[in-house]
Amino acid sequence: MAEKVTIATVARHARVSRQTVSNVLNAPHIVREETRRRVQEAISALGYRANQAARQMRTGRSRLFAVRIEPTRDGINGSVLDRFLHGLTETADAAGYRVMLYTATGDDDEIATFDDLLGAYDLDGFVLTGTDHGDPRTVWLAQRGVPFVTFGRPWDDPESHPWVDVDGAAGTAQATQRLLDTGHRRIAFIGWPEGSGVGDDRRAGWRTTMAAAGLDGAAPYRGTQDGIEHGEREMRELLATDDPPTAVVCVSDSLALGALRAVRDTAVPVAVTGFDDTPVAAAIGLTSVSQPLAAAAGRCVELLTGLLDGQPTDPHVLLSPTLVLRHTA
Amino acid sequence: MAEKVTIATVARHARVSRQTVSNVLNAPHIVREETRRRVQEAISALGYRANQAARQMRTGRSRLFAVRIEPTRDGINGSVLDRFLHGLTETADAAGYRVMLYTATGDDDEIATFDDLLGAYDLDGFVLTGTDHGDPRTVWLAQRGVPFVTFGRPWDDPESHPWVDVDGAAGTAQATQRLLDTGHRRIAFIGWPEGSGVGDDRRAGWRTTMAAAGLDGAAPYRGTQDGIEHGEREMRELLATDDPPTAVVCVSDSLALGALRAVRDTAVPVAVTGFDDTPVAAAIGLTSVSQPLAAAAGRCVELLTGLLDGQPTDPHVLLSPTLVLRHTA
DNA sequence: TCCAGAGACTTGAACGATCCAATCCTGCCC
DNA sequence: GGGCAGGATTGGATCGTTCAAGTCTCTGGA
Repeated sequence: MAEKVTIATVARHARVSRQTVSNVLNAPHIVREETRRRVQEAISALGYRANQAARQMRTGRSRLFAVRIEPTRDGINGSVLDRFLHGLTETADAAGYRVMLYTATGDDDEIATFDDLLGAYDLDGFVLTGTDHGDPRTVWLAQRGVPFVTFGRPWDDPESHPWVDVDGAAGTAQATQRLLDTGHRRIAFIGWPEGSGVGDDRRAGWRTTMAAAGLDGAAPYRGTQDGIEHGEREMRELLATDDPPTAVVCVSDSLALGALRAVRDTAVPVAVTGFDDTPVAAAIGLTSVSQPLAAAAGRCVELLTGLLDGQPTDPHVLLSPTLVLRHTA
Repeated sequence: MAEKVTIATVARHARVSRQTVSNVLNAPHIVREETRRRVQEAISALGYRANQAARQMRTGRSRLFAVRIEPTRDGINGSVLDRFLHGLTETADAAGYRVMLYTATGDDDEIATFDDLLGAYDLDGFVLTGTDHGDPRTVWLAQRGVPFVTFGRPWDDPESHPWVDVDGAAGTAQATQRLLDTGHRRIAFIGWPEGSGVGDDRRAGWRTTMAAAGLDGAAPYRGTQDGIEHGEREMRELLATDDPPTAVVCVSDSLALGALRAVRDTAVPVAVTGFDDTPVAAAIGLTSVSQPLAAAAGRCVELLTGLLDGQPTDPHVLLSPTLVLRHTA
């Protein structure tokens, strides 16, 4: 077993002081060219790697981000987080940071965890997902001056903190436009109950597109909880009306899947679109709006590292989703 | 902003020395009852939290595990990792450990990352997923005495290192038995090509169950790559044979989903079972074998902490899956 | 010739915890 | 009351790094 290689080992090997080695690593410009080269050679010859714990103790920075991993509520949405996490880890790595996971059962519990992580690990920042109106977590973090980025806009006040989000309205607008282009006129929307930021945004995309086409009157809306059964029930009720829709835009793949079940044996085929492009959508051929998750994760890391290094970057990023056409629309 | 609370602050507040505070935390039994209480009170009054970096520098242990997060290959399997990760984070937390993520593009890259993580962060251990025959990663780690556990058996030599796994053969046996119980006699298996540990194991469960029922001759097997299209093609070919099966056990949900497509409009309904109980299976009502992922994650953490604390625990854990009945079988 | 000043590198101290060895109690026995 | 054993408590050293304040060398101008 090789003994430990510290900065002192490297210093001896390159015949300089510890501090010079440190400078080569952290402030290369103040070291003379030739010395720098000699130190670099010693570093790679010995396989030296700076000890994070020691560095952290002195600088107070850990080069560590934390992200919450959620308990895969409904199963369908889980994979969104999965893909986001992968992107996050990859980009953070490239920027010299690592990602740490934590769980929490509610907002208060999560805040307690923040405290824990900051106290024990000197965490550099947090990436929060799924924020909603009046989120106590962002308030807590902001009060303490802890750097964080949310994946998801703060719906109350877009200026309140840095965020990255995907333009949900643009996504449903694309889906609606596609349906209009393929000849549909009566296009329904199955969404969540009013009041959720994300849900209202996605509904708005459909509503404005329909209005722009002068089809305000042919746009029935249904609000319900997420879930396959709920989607199926709402769609059945829509079909039972006097003037049933020939197409439906859904706020999630779960609801879309339910809607698909309801229209399985209608006389005239009914077009259906979903949202999130989950594996389920891919598997059953459901046309769905796809979020650029890897890109979103990358921008989150960019914002966070920007905050930490004091570099001013535009703190509000809105990305455009794309419509993935399959055979349901 | 509150100033930093260190072990010295607590010591002053409780009128004892630093060492006594440290003993209260790390060896409570050697401190007098009353003193211990006084220190504990000071700790919670001040909101003290031991600085991990300082502790780590002295002890050489980071209380950190690393897990690789994979790029969601086929999309369907992604959620398995997702659920596993959540369980891992939760159990590790309870044991006083944290989970760190990393990515890698191949085995060599992953080994380089091990080196990095060990050098810079003094990682305490690794949890590896998806090992296969002759895995270079386990060899590398074992040679250096780095603690690790794999989720998945080492198929070459089950004794070579600690592992947790789910009994795939038992899973497919359950599925096969269910089909036999519901009256099927000619039951096919769509699996992966021979040679993969996991695939061979799952096939064995079906084969032995069929043999035990004296139905060796009514058990056609097909090996193919994973993927929906492949499942569909294999199933079509099976249906086109002289004596087509009335039921099929599949090695994965992807293949099962393909098989389902092929049997959508057969005269006699054909029963289908999958493996992994992915969200896709739940969504479309596919009967599937479900792995106890949270339990598996928990056992992984148990094994790893056991290794670190020098506590001898049985290093080989085989868990039983359960068959989730839905309406395809 | 001498000194100011800049540049390149070195030295001592500190971060916050734990380990180690020495010291201080306390109660007990003679 | 003195001696002693045993456990509780104390101070100092240490982990590997970076910060702050040095030292040394060289150049150029008076």
